[in-house]
Amino acid sequence: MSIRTRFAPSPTGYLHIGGVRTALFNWLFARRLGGQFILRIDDTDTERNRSEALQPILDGFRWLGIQWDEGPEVGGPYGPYFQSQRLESYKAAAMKLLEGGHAYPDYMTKEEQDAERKAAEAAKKPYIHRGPHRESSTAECVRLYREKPTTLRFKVPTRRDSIVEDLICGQCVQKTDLIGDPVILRANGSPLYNFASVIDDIAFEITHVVRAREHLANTYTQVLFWEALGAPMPKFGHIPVVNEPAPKPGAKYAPGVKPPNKNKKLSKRDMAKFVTPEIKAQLNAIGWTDEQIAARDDLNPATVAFYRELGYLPEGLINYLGRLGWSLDDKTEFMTVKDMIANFSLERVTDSAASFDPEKLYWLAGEHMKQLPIEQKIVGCVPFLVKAKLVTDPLDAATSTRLHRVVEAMGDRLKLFSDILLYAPPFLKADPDYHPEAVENVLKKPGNAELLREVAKVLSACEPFDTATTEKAVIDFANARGIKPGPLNQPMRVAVTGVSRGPGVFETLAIFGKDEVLRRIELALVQI
RNA sequence: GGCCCUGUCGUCUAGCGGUUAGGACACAGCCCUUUCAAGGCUGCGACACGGGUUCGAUUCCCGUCAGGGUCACCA
Repeated sequence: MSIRTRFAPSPTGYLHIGGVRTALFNWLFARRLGGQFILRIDDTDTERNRSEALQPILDGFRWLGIQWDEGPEVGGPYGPYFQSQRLESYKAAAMKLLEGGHAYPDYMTKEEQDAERKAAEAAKKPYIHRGPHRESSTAECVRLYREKPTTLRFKVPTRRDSIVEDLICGQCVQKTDLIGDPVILRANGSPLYNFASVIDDIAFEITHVVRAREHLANTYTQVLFWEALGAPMPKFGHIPVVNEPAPKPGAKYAPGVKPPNKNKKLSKRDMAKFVTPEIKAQLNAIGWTDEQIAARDDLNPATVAFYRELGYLPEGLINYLGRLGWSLDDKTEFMTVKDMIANFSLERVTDSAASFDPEKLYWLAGEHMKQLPIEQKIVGCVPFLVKAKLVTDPLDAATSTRLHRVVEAMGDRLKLFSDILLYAPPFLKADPDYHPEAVENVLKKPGNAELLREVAKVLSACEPFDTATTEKAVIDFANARGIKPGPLNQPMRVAVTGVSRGPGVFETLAIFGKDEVLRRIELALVQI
């Protein structure tokens, strides 16, 4: 039998990092074993415009390269894949349980039940709900329900254990006497999540239910559904949750802002607090205004959209999330999706919750960027340059050549696509913007003006005007003058680019070409 | 509160009775480079605590403590 896993998001309008990790494990597991990964949409309780709220989730998965074999937009033989379109099947299953003596109508109102619950709490006793008709005959229950439909409850068997065989947690046991009879159908006929989920898993022939640890407690109830329905039990894997980052030692937080808590589950709502001044500055630097940031409530470090907007490589995010709670061995950190698919196993998923570390994610994103062919780096960078109005898309031939050389010269300095804005602007503007600090600290240093004039002469004699030739010429010049060549680098860099940071200085000169370099040195001399 | 789950450097993790407790991120220093990255080297830094079992416990058992989850007509 083929392996079938699933991920069941609610259409919330954003794709949460923790959810992606769960989906990723499901996907990797299915791919590893040659099975199918299904996307099911849990939309029974949503008032919102579903397609609008669903789209960001599908976009996110597509961007990450997590393809679903069945589900929205791709369909599949077990459809529909929206719970809102499967309501009849839940009712039918509930009727089957009713007629099989596994369910009973419960006319107790919510208020009455709340009162019982409170009384139990006051008595410091667990509240285990058992409805009055629990002991009525099956025929009587069916008759009552037909006559006067109401809330339908599952009859939890007594005096035994509910056992969950979990691939990650091992065998987990709960006494059924501690499980209250759960509502499976509301009076209006709509199902509850815990029940609908099982009916779908049966209908979709899910073989492995891999989901967050917080569902483990639900599972004791759910396995009873599977039993009562006589359906084959899937295997379970309850993966530990993803927690908030640990606060940086010595980090300061604005008054009223709670620091992150590494013991707390990473949630989108709470993560809004991590749109710190630093994060905001990061977004500002790539062209987002404060108003735009405020308008995009999914633009925070708990969502996939955030990393996409900042130009993270999806491969880096996949690698990071895959390593969060799972490891291949004692040293492997860098992995391609292929590596992960070839090696993933639930046995090697950790037992304990892991806290999300944005810095390690950043590092891994950079490691993956190193591997990316230059043409693809350029493709990824262009949107950021367009947004910054430094280029227009499509690029003209001259800009395209220039950009290629800039990205090449940047080398490993490019970790995120948005990093292009840290280095490329001086190369794409007609004239250098001389940074006052650079002018002050470098150009105006005594003697540098004279040196620049001499270097200009040396450079003007270079033929061809490439990295090796200019470098040799400058070193020869320094040797002839009896000075060290190193100190000439910064004056040259600032003269030509206006800033004191950039790729190697001789690469920089080569990108501009002789005439432009000489012209820019003249401009620089005027600054002094 | 009941029940369930979890506890190795700040963080992610390796370990599955005998290891100088390994790797990675971060941090610090040095080298390279008078930029910034990358790279190389070095350092800092952990088995929550207390009992057992054992010749020997990070590892197995029990307890304590701590954290989390769940006890819904939410998903």
